[in-house]
Amino acid sequence: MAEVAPPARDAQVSRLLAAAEALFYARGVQAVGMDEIRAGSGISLKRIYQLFRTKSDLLLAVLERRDTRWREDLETFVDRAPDAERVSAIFDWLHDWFQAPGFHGCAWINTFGELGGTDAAVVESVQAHKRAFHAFVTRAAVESGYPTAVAPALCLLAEGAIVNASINGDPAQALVAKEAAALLRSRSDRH
Amino acid sequence: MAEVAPPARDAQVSRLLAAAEALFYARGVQAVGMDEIRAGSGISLKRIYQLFRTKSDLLLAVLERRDTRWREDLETFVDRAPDAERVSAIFDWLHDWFQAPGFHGCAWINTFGELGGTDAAVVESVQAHKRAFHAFVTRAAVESGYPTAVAPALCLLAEGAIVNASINGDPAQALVAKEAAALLRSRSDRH
DNA sequence: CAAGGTGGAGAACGATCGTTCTCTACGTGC
DNA sequence: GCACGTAGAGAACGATCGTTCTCCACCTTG
Repeated sequence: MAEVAPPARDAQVSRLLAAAEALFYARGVQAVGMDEIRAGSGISLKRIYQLFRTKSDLLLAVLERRDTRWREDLETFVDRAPDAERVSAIFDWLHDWFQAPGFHGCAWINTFGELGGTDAAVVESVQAHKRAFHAFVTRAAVESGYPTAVAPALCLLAEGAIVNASINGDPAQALVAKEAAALLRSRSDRH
Repeated sequence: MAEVAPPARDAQVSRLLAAAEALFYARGVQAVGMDEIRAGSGISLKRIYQLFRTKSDLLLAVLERRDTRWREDLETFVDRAPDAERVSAIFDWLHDWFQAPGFHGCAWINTFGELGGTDAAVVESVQAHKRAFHAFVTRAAVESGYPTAVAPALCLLAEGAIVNASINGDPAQALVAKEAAALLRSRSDRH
């Protein structure tokens, strides 16, 4: 018997996911070998395969953990802003994120690009993240006084900013999106 | 001597690039083996490696060929529209593209997601494509009577539409972008 | 101490992949 | 006919990778 105490197990899972996330995000999934994840996390291969059945399972757990953290960070930041400025706050947060060291685009878009054609579970995970993100943008849009009908366009601006910022290495794409969003609001104000 | 006649060589290169493009686009670069490209193109491995030094070189040629064709198709379509409707025409063209069988997102965004962290030549190729695409959007914006300052926002809408359409499988994202673009124009008119 | 379960280090396995090589056949120029 | 360069088919090579296995040290419980 003598099962490992759950807290110790959780700490190992956490270290493992953190190391795998950093490696996957920086270089892609297929470019990172399990042995590198072992070296980065300090968890032996044997233990890794006790915690996750396959590399693919590990990847899904990494995506889920990142989704939780990423959206918590975003929502915490945005919810501190007054209602009317919440959409602006989203783009301010993106602007900060684009400037963070090691920024390399959207982990879900990247993973979708790499494995979207072959791994159905990855596709579902990416879709779930985008659904949740867009739902939050829509909520913020309503709180900021946008008509609901404009929310999808704000999502486009956000996704476009993420893509362009990572490909061009240009954080200011967030400000372009922010200004366009403001234009969309003042226009729809008149109705 | 007896070198292969250039026309024959060109035909082989063309078949090779077409087969590689279809496979890479559908399933990703790393998921496709060189032997599959051989089977798909009917060109022997030996000949493939005479035409391209490495798989990476082949990929770059595929991206370049696709860039030329993709932008030619877009520009041909858009330039048929009256000046004032060229931006709308861009989104109409995207809408058609999103509905084409086998649509799987932007080949450059996908490749960037897969190899952007490890292959500098790929990054450069993707950046070049996006630069050219955004330059065309800017030209169309000016022709359509948008102030130049709004053009970057139109690029965001286009990129966002491509990303969302591929992840959600929702071609209508192009229409969302088209409407938002129209709003941006009517709003910026007042300045 | 004894027994047994647990985990670490790393070798081993089996598969796959990019790339090259071998062998053979064919067409061309002298 | 003969030498030569070329190409096709596919085996072979060397590396890498995901996954499992071996061996041993350690800890716990009685």
